[in-house]
Amino acid sequence: MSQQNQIVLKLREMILSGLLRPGERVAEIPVADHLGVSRTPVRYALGVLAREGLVVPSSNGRGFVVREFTIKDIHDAIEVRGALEGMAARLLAQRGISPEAEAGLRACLADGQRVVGKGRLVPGDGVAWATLNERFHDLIVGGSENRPLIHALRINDQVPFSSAKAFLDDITDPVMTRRQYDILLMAHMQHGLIVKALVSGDGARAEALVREHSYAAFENITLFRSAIYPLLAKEAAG
Amino acid sequence: MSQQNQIVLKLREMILSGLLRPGERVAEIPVADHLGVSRTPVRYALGVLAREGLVVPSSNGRGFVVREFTIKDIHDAIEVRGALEGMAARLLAQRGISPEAEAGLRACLADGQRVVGKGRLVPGDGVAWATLNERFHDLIVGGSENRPLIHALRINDQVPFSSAKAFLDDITDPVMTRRQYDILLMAHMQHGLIVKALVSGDGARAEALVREHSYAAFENITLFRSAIYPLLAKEAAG
DNA sequence: GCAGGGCCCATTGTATACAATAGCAGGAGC
DNA sequence: GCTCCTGCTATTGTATACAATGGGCCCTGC
Repeated sequence: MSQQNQIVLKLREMILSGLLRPGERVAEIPVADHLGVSRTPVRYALGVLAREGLVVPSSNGRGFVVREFTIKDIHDAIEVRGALEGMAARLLAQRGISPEAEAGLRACLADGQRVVGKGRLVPGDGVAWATLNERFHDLIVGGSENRPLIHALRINDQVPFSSAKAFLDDITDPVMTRRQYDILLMAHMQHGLIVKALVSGDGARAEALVREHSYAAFENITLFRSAIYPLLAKEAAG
Repeated sequence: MSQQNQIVLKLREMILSGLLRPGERVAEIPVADHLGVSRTPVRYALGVLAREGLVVPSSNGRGFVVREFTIKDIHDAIEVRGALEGMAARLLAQRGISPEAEAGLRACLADGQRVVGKGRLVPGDGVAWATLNERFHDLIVGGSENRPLIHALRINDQVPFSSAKAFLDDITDPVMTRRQYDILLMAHMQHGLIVKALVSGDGARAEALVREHSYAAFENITLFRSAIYPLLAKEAAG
């Protein structure tokens, strides 16, 4: 991989991990020195991140600052995702789902059954779920065969914690594990209903189900608020 | 304005005007020579356009080619816009529209009445409509106060001819002028209904109306197909 | 004559020098 | 003492030199 793409990844991770605080200035020279490269790839990376919305132009027009996400941004982005994924599901159902896509979705259901079938969560289940969940959503979105829609969702997923593959690590507290299990079980059952609607060609129901399903992400955010809050803008983190 | 932004504008116009053909390779050095600048601002501009989706990485991984839009892309992007603007209208209606926003929308209605009230189109009406139409849509989208939604729409509008401010020049053929008048009258009446739904707080109706309203763009495309088709990918232009 | 390998060239990736610009601080004048 | 102007400095904008890379073409050997 080219160096400049590595810089993009590093910078993005520095922001998403909270190493660079929201509102903090990001100048080219300090970053370049810190990473041991010249300004050129750093400039490139900042351009990429600016387009993604992770950094925004500084008020004085000199350079960038780390974007201050609010909890409202996350909610809003999830709502946008619900609308777009719902639309994708409707398109897919209307056109008729292909046998391959149906098989892929059913494989996700089987994987999901393995996670929730035990009646409780064990270490590794969080990652397993995140993986199958991303596949599930990608199949629906890709199945829409609507490039602008796919593109819009990819952009929207740049808002931290709003995407279907958002942070969903394992947690240890027993009470929270139980709560997370409940959320995943609900999501799993929704997955099943969504597949049913898609296969039967019921576009309206598929759209409604997917839109509702996106709100499961809200629950995850509540669960992981302690990990998320340091990354938010001050006025929203209180 | 900085030079690199001017380069972005120039390159974007070269693509959207068809000067650079779909599928055509865009290398840094020829472009830099042609515009009389160094490769640096050209590299910047290409990065911007790539993230906008107007150019895509070349298959061999060297440089970019002009993106080949299809008529389906335009339709798809308009459908995405309908979904997102519809959502914006619903949010705005649910929260309750501010007096200022309502006044702005009514001003657009008044401008629209001036265009269609004559019972026919005269030179300049096309531009006048495009201006008020953009204002109308921006008021609704901005009124949603949903940043990710606004962002998604801005990205989506990069697809040529899909945005609310899309190409709508004056045409001379009498029959086509008549047809365009009909389309604008319908759109104008839809605008009126949308404002009514927004003011009365009927989110569901506002969403449905805006979504339906977006399809007016399809009609415009049909009207201007001769201007649009040279910009499309070969397989879709037949 | 065809296939394989190596060299050359076209093009992008990276570093760095220099230019331009805007903010800030310090001094001078009122 | 306050204000305005000027010069400095920090930072980004631009140009260019050089490195790296991958593909195409030619040459050679079979």
